[in-house]
Amino acid sequence: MKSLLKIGELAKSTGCPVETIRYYEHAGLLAPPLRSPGNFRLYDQTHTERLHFIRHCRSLDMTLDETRTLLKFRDIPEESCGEVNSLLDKHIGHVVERISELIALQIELKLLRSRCLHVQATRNCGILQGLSNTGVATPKNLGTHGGGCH
Amino acid sequence: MKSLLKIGELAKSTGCPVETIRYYEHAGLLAPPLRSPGNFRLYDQTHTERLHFIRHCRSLDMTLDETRTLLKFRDIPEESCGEVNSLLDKHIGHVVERISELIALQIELKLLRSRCLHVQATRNCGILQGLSNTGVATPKNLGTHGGGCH
DNA sequence: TAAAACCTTGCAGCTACTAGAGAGTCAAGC
DNA sequence: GCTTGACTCTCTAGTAGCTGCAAGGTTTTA
Repeated sequence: MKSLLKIGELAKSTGCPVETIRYYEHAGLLAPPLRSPGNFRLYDQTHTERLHFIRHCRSLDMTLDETRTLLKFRDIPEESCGEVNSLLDKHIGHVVERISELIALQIELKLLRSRCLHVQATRNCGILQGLSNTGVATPKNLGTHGGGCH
Repeated sequence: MKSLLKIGELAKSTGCPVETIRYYEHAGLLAPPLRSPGNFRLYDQTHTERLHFIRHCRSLDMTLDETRTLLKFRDIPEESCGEVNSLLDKHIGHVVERISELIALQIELKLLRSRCLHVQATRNCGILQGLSNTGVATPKNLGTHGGGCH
């Protein structure tokens, strides 16, 4: 009594857009499923679980590459999980680092904001003047892995 | 006694890579400069200042679109700067929001990490088990503007 | 039987660059 | 005058992780 899902049904059941599911297949995270006689993708329970796993990783802001690595370990139940642990540690490190970057950024932005407390002519706007100052760090690529707040 | 800079000189003086300068021109942030008889770009002081302004905005994690808007206001000194102020407010809002998202993420990740404190077979690894749990939020697109920690 | 809803592939676009190919320009040294 | 090397030019493709579209095929429902 295996129930096979079409892509739209899988999408609905996981909350993952149809296009994204196809993208994961293309990107090698999800194995190509069976096809119906009409060439529709048919997913079984293992696909559903795997997709949940992927989406969970993504919700934790892991890259597809990190996710791929974790999937690889999930597929070899007898192997040691040391690499999994260290992958997570590294990822946590990225997040911590990013938080402190953003906090520094926030302070700088609020300082800049305080330079213009009233609406006035742009020529006198302390914000625009502040942004014209040259003594400023170059945009850091935000650590080994960039990624802004936008 | 105006001194014109070639692109490499401008790059060195601003710390902005040559390719990025050309990209900014292409993207409409920097006006096309004069050209030498040999077709080399020749930048004057106004370009240098504008590029500093752009890089300052970028170092504050603003998008090119936000930067473009600010440049527009910089170009009209008699206009009111209210929109500049509110752009900055919005940007600060993004940063603040992103910080709280990342802090929540950090907590979740550390909790997940605590589920596997020793190296063992992946089949028993609490991290991989935790990631298999289905009851989890879908990856938020991280606010109106995404952007991870990578 | 026809329309609506779903599915297929393939490709363009998004951000903000970065890297490379292949060719042209320029100044210094011999 | 010639060569070498540093610099510059344009154009194109690639990065991450999707998203959206076109043009068609399939399935379900009224």
